[in-house]
Amino acid sequence: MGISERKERQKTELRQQILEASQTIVVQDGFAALTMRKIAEAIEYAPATIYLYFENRDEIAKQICIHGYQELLDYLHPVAAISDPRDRLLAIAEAYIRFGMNHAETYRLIFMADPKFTNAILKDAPIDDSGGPGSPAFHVLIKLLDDLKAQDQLAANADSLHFAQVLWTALHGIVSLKLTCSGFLTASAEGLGTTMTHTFLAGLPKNS
Amino acid sequence: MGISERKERQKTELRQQILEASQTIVVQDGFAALTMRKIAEAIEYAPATIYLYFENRDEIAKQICIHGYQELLDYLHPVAAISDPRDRLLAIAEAYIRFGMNHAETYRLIFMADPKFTNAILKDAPIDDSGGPGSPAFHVLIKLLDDLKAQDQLAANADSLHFAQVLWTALHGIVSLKLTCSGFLTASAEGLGTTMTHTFLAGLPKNS
DNA sequence: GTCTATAGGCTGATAGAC
DNA sequence: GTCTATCAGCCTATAGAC
Repeated sequence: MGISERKERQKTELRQQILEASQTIVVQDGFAALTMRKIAEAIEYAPATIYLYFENRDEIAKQICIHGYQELLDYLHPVAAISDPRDRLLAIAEAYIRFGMNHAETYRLIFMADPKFTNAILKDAPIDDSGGPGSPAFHVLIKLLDDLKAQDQLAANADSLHFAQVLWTALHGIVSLKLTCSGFLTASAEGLGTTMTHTFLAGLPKNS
Repeated sequence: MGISERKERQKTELRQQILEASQTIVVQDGFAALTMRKIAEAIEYAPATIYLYFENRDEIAKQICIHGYQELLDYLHPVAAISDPRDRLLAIAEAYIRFGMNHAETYRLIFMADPKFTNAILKDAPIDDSGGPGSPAFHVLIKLLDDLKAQDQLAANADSLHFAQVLWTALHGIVSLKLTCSGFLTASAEGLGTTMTHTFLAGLPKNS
């Protein structure tokens, strides 16, 4: 079995190489710049060879999305463990925004481009509060709202799912607008995030 | 002068026809589908003719952006006149979201695509609180925050510009995420908008 | 397994005839 | 002023040689 195992290993190695080259292209020049010819040039193979490892360009894009989503989870995982839900909210917002700004083109690909890639990641992850197999990243938000509720920071009869969605859109708005119109959002993404979370918790600051 | 005036008029008429055909294409099939050939087919002229009226494709796109931005102003103008700033906030949010959902592809082009188009609209409109020639749409938000401040809904020492940006990103987040991942935002855009504005004003709802 | 060569399509933009 | 014809380039994907 040694020979077929080696072949298998070599196969996955080139597959991995294709993915890494593709990710580099996306990160540097955006998704539109991801072409089979460029990938082929980067890995020093002929374009046709790529089709032995991936069905088409979309399959490569999908894999990059899945990988990027994993990276987002890596950003969220440490802060999701913070016990105080108020602190956790601030940390989650900071981490989400930091991911978006550090991985701009990946964020674009996952959350701002063709929904078919987003769907590829989330399609087995319907957003609900079932605690089931749904999108792990979104469950971090739902759990956050549930824990805020347990501390009377959110009304007991409020819909955690709904408020989690409001929070997600708010954070997404900061990242996406900053990525598209940074010249006209004079505030930093981090500053907007901090204000957003405080306002989310307590509303607009009042005269004291 | 009658002849040259007629010629001038005919020139602007075809120009207008090109723009209208282009807008139809963008609205129906998105910006990526806007090609010179398709425009030519729609107006029943040869592709080369378009270049007598517009320098290139980008100039056409820019004009569509400017027109779309005007439409956004048309949505905002009536509600910007509401005197009570709390009511006005709700109405502005509703109008902004309604514009985004009703003109999805235009919204994409202006706020979710290449920044160069966004810049074309806003470049003479630096976001500040000077009341100068800046972006009219954004001044609606700044004035709103100022008026909330005058009613003690916002602390006197708070930065209206900053909170206006937070509000903008929040509204943009709802529209843009709904346009990209509507399958995973189970709440309606309107519902998210209502919750967002209430939370913006008063924070998460508490047990009463 | 990898290559070359190419089919078959698209694009923006332009030169030059009429 | 408008056309035809075309340049020069891009793309995905595949057939068939090696």
